[in-house]
Amino acid sequence: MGKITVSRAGGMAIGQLSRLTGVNIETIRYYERIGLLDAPPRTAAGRRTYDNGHRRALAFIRRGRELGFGIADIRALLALASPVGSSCAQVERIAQAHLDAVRAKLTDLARLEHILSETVGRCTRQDPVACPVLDMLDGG
Amino acid sequence: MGKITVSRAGGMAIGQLSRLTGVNIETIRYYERIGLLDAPPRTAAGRRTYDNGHRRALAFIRRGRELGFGIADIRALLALASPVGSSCAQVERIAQAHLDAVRAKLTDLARLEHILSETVGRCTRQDPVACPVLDMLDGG
DNA sequence: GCTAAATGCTGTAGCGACTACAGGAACAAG
DNA sequence: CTTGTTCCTGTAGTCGCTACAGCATTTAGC
Repeated sequence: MGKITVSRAGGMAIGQLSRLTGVNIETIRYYERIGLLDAPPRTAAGRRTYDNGHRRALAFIRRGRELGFGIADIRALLALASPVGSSCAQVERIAQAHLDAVRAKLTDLARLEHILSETVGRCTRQDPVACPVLDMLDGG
Repeated sequence: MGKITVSRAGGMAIGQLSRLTGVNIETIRYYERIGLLDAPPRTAAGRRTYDNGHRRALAFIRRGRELGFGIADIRALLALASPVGSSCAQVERIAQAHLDAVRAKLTDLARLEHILSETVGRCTRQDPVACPVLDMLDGG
């Protein structure tokens, strides 16, 4: 499968690109502003006209975001994706680091879930005075 | 008769409160600014002097944050905690809603972890051309 | 008493990753 | 030709802090 290249076909407005990729219009402009997505050419009236290369790049960005990669990571991944046969090892390093971060968050959230569910589970609705949730917050 | 520095029933400076609660000084001032923590009295020179009530409230806030509650939730929980025997049902509602949110995030993260680990696991380091990570991002 | 270091103060700006306007210009459909 | 939609720029807001800058005050050592 080819890497991301600019093809001449396309020529769509920002709203259409938004609909095709599922990325908010404001977000597309935001990506352009921070230099993540290439600035497209403009019509005489100043409107952005995107081609399929942009669409592919934006879809790439979107998948990356859905997988929880940060903007900096995606920027690096996009750079690594453009020359054919580029360093897969570097890509793996980024993905592995992200996976580690996801696992750390997962552990953290699981711990949270455990504490919260245990505490909420002790809410009896019978004793109107003692509140296990407040008890935990107020002094362990 | 030594000068009273600390150790009256409270009467601590912000740095000491910070050390006691583990909450950053800037964060304590931030909590005051947004009206989460009561503004303490000041010395003649304008320095904040906290008592044990503040310390308790701040510890409460900190535990809430550690459990992932948002500022708005903690504000509500603090209000519900102040009159004795107040509505535990409302507390439970807030905690349950938060627990639901935590569980949703947990599910999401687990899905992410699954996809990422599977993809990174396919990185062979043998084929220099195909990169499973890039493949997934670019149209997979 | 004097000085240096620590601590405190206010106010503002930055982070990440958007989102939400305001106030206008241009385009498409009827 | 009008109306409604799309698009433009620029700015400010979100959340929960964190990090200065540039001072004032307090404390510890000598």
